[in-house]
Amino acid sequence: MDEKGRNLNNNNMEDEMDLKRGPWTAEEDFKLMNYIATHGEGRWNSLSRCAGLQRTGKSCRLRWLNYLRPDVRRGNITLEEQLLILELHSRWGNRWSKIAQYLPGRTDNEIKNYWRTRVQKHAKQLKCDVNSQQFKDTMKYLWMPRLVERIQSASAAATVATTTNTTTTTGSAATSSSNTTSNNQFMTYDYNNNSLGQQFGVVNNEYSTPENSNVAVSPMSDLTEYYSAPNPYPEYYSGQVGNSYHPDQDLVVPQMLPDNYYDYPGLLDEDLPGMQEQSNLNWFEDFNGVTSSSDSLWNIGESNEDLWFLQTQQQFNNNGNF
DNA sequence: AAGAGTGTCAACCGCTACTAG
DNA sequence: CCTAGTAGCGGTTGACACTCT
Repeated sequence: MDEKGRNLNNNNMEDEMDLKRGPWTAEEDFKLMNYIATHGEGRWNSLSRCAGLQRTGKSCRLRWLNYLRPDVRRGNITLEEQLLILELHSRWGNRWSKIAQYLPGRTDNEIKNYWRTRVQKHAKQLKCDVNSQQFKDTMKYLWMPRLVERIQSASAAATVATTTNTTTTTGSAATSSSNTTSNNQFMTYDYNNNSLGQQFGVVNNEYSTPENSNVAVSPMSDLTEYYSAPNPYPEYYSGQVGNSYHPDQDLVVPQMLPDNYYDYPGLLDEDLPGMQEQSNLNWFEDFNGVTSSSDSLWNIGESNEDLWFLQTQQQFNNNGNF
């Protein structure tokens, strides 16, 4: 562990020498959580000192926001989230924190990482500048419809699986959701009417991304996962651990999950029951052979199609038509 | 089995904006 | 206004995990 002191603007040389860097230990996490549970967040520099942490205020803030907050959603980025990220990024560019506002529980850091490791990587494979119009068009006319299609497939397959499983009553994950009647019209993007070069995004349902986007996006695909997301310290949040745990304080309740959590203005207009039904779908599982991996969008096998699209797009740009 | 290569993501850095005194 | 403290953002790094040979 690197315990080298940092040169801060601020004052006390002794403190500076004690400042710690690198990965957080469980002990530090508990100190931070305990302190915030008692005193709330904010004023991070003094918080750090008062909590007895040899960390910068910045470091504490980051640790809390990106990792320890009870409402942080962990795990793979769902297909819907991918779609939303593509859509919002096409509109706002690298405004990660702004994009993150529309993906409840996701941090700007996580979205940024996703973009860099998946999207930029794929652009690189296609030898395409991620900021080019070409790349944006590929996203818009190829990848986003592809994502919508996969979301639909997964949803449809889930419905089939659900129907099947209700009659077989096994203990599978899909079966656990079998008492619901999943609506495979959950996302009803008018895919059949879409064609290359045509403005896509005509939607039949109420979903829209912020600012009246024309791309349909569902909310969290898996609320079950959301609520049971592998929190680093689940026992802590359920009040089982920690000498200084205060049952009267609200660590147990995710502070960012009010009743109208999903009534995000203009974004998540779906009714909660419908979403709760939908929540039982797990996009990462195979439903009757339909794989819905979060990575599937970027399958190498589809790079040829992408390349073809890019080349066609290039021709179009050069000639003014196809 | 082991080393190299690659991917992922937590954490850090530098910068800007905001605010209170 | 000016300054110091604080919060937040986006870019970057590095450690670790995983995969491939």
